[in-house]
Amino acid sequence: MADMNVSSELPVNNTIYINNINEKIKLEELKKSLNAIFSQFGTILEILAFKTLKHKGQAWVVFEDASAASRAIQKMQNFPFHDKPMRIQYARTKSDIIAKKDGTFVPREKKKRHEEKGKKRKEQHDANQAAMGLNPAYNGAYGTPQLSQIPYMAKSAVPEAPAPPNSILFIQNLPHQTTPMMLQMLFCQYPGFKEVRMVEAKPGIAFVEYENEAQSTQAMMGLQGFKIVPENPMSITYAKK
DNA sequence: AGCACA
Repeated sequence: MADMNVSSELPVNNTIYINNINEKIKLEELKKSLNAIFSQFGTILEILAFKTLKHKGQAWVVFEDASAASRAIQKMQNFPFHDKPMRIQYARTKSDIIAKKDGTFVPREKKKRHEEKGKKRKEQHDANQAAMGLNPAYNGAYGTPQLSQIPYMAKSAVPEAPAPPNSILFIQNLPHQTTPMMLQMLFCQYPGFKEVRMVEAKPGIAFVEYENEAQSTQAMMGLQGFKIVPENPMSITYAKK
């Protein structure tokens, strides 16, 4: 019987291949989410995802270092994302962007691959949109507006005055199956992370504490609106003290 | 289920 290395029969690679991804997620959002999830393990050079028949529900995340890919596989294997556990492996082949860096890139000729019976002009276009690489500068840009999956704010009139910035975040609109472990996996990537607290009696909410308010603010900006499941963009505010 | 990079 296979013993310790069950999940990876494949050789180490800079790129992880993810499948079992909920196919309803829009490509741009998927890529943002993957960046939010995986940039904690190291510099991401590119994230690729397509919506063609053959490739939907899958994505490739290219890391600058293979060690980051290994950590990502170990730490995020089966992470419940939009109701489905992510399945993560090393990619089978080297990504072009890596081959270009190490000088082994050979442009390929045979591109008959995804041939989908006409009518997929639009899909092709969308796939291209999504395939455009995150440039290296994009990575590490945790707190920037690029990561803000925001617009849930448009939903309803919450009359309360917001609490002033502080080191504790108040998370709302979590799906009921959310566990502290899941939240920790998301929030621990931001510096200063201390702990997650959930209240058994009140499903759907959580508190996440950082060492200071600058750090909690970075985490808020990075994960605002993040969806663990499609229907629940998380709402992050500062906790009332 | 399905391993790409026009």
